[in-house]
Amino acid sequence: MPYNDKQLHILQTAEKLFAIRGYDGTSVRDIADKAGVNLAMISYYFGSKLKLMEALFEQRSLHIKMRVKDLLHDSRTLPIQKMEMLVDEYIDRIVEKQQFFKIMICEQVINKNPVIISLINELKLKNAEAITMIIKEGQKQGSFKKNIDVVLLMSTLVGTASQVMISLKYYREFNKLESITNKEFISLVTLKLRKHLKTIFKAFLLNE
Amino acid sequence: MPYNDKQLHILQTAEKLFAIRGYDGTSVRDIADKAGVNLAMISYYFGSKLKLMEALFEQRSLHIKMRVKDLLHDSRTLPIQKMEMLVDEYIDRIVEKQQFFKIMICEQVINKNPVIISLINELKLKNAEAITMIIKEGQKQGSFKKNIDVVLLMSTLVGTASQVMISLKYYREFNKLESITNKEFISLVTLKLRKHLKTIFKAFLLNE
Amino acid sequence: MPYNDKQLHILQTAEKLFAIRGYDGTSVRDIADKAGVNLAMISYYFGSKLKLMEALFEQRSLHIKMRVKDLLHDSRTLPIQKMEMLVDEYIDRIVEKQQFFKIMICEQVINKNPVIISLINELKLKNAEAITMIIKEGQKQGSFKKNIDVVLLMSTLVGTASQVMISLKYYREFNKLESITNKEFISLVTLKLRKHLKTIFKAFLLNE
Amino acid sequence: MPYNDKQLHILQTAEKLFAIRGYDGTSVRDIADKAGVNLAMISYYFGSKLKLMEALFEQRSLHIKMRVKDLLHDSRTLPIQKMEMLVDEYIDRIVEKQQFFKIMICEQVINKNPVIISLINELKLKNAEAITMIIKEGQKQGSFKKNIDVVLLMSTLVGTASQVMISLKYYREFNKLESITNKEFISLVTLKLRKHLKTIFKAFLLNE
DNA sequence: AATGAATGAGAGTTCATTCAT
DNA sequence: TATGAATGAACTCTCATTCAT
Repeated sequence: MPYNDKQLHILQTAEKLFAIRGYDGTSVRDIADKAGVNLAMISYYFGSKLKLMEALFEQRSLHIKMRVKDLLHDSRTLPIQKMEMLVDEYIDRIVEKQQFFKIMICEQVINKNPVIISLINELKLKNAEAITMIIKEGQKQGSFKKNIDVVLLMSTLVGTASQVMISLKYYREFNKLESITNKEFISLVTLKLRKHLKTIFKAFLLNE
Repeated sequence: MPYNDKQLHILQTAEKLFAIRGYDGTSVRDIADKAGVNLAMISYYFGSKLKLMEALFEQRSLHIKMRVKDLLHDSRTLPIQKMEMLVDEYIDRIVEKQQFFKIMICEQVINKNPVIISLINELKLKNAEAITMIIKEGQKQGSFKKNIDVVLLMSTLVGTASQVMISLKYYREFNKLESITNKEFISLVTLKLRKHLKTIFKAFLLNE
Repeated sequence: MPYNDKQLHILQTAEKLFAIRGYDGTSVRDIADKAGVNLAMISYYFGSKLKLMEALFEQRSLHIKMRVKDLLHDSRTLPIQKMEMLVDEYIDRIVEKQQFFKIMICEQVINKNPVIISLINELKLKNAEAITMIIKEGQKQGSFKKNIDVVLLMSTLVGTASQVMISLKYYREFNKLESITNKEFISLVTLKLRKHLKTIFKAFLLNE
Repeated sequence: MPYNDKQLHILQTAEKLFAIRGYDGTSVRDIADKAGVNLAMISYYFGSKLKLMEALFEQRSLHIKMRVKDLLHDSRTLPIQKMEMLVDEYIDRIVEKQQFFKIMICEQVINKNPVIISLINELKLKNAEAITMIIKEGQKQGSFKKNIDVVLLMSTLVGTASQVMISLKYYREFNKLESITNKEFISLVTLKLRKHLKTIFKAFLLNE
């Protein structure tokens, strides 16, 4: 679990390759070559290709949970403000961890590895719980609607962001933004996404 | 292009398998076995595994374009109603052609095959154009906001629906809907999605 | 089951190599190289290395059963004569199918593959049954002893012959028989073994 | 040669594994794991897997030679009695050192390692010499036959015992002896083997 | 037009061994 | 003296594709 530098480097390389070629489209040899390590090293460290993938998931899952603890006990912030903060933060994380999100999407589609699926579901559940608590707070205060479908709300958040992430190139071309740098483009998209989804959340959550 | 029955059967089988195992996770042998045809027949009919995939895309792309022609010249329907009709119809199509949408998602993530990517982009462009025309109509009439990001709007539509499609099992468990039949469940989800996305679209498009 | 010439050739080559290097000491590549066939051919024809081994066993098992049917209904031959004929014939077969017997010995020692072990046990059982029937006939006639341990008797036959087979070189050197040809040497050993084991059988079976 | 406790433990573990999985079927890692020692330690202590095997053979060979010295100068015991004592003792040793005998059998079959083969042959030669001396004594006294094939006699002894050892399970099932304990079963088999082979030896050695 | 047979290339994994410490 | 880390080589098996028929 506490991986050394070499192991972390392998994990990072694997993440990159899995994200752009898919799990089945990436060979252990590819990873070894790109990471500059011996082929046998990967089995030596992780046991197998599958275990490597699982290790990657366990490692990354930790970093993409919504952090909601501090928010909950903050009585000076309105529920809708809390929700907006959460949306902003989560979108940042999706943008930052694009590669891992891409892997997650494909793994959900293919739905082959139960270990990974359960890790994903656990993650979703945690996030849904976090959101639910804020929603309940908002409903108690009377500012939020009743009968909110949490999963649908989360799906809009994750789905929209994911869709944008996998269509970045198309988005750029469509809006004729080839002239700005990649970094600027990512910033722009992030801001747009944040605003877009916060608008949606507000429309979806608030009364009137 | 005018495929015979056997070819269509192979395409259909390939679609199924690509959707649940991914392109690289499906072997030509798998397809041949499941379709009950000779292994060599696939190369013989389609040239290669890659060409089979491309053939599948070309074939299916035709069926999932938004049909907007009739709507456009209908002056008795309000732009927002047209948009709602479009959303309903497209969601139905995503639900109906789940498998193909799953393949599309993975192919966009993996982004390996330029032929397929350009087919997808072409499709997106067509859909964006359709949407744009209705938006312009709405803006002209004054009921729609200005500065609407079409790609973001489409991403919300496709992304949310896709996300729900790949999380059906999770959605069902989360909402404790294991008792109803699968068909009923799909109907329920479709209705929910329709309502959800129409709400979002209205919030996003309409002034005030 | 009805193997073609190529398959039979592979089986024969595998038998040779398994006999002199052992199963684990022989690689599929070795077999392919020595048989002059493509490496993938072996998996193609037999499925796997293990299945190849099992196929070999099933094929060869057929050829090394004791043939006792005709003997049983022959009332003009004495039981002890029948037994002698059986011993002669079985020793011939052990000598002739040396390689396969060597594989059998190692497989019994290693005792890893249950399929093969059960094939061997089945073979032993068949042989024990054949022997038992003749023994019963001899006991009925009063010429054979009572309380004969069939397994011990068979173990002496098979064990002695096997031991000689795996020590042929030592046997030759010990008896300074390097001058005669290999064929002559084998004939000599066969005759010696026949006589030796028939003597033992007589001493073991006959009263007084 | 004077191995320390750890080395002896490794040798013992190796013997066990080589006996049940064969030399090629046992990995150095298997031995290290089962012995609870570091993997590199085996190469460090013994040089290589092959050298480990040879060390095992040299070590064990010492313990399985026939002990005949005291017998030879005992003039009060008849040659046939001496032979019977030898048979009893050797069978005990085969039963006791089953594992090593199994390894010996496979090594003879596979016949790959000349060092081991020569160790085995040396051992056989020593045993043959011991037997020969007693036979000569019996022939001198007139009680033994002339023209006795020592190797054939030894092959019957070793072969029969080995065959029984590698078929213990079959033997037990055939004779329906599953109810008694394993220890009792081994005792029973040992006694049977002793009696059986002494009978054979007498029939083979004595005049009339 | 259709297919059984065949194959080179590459997949993931394990191997015995070595080396720096 | 003893060992964790590392590795080149080899393993079995599957892959997409081709070719003779």
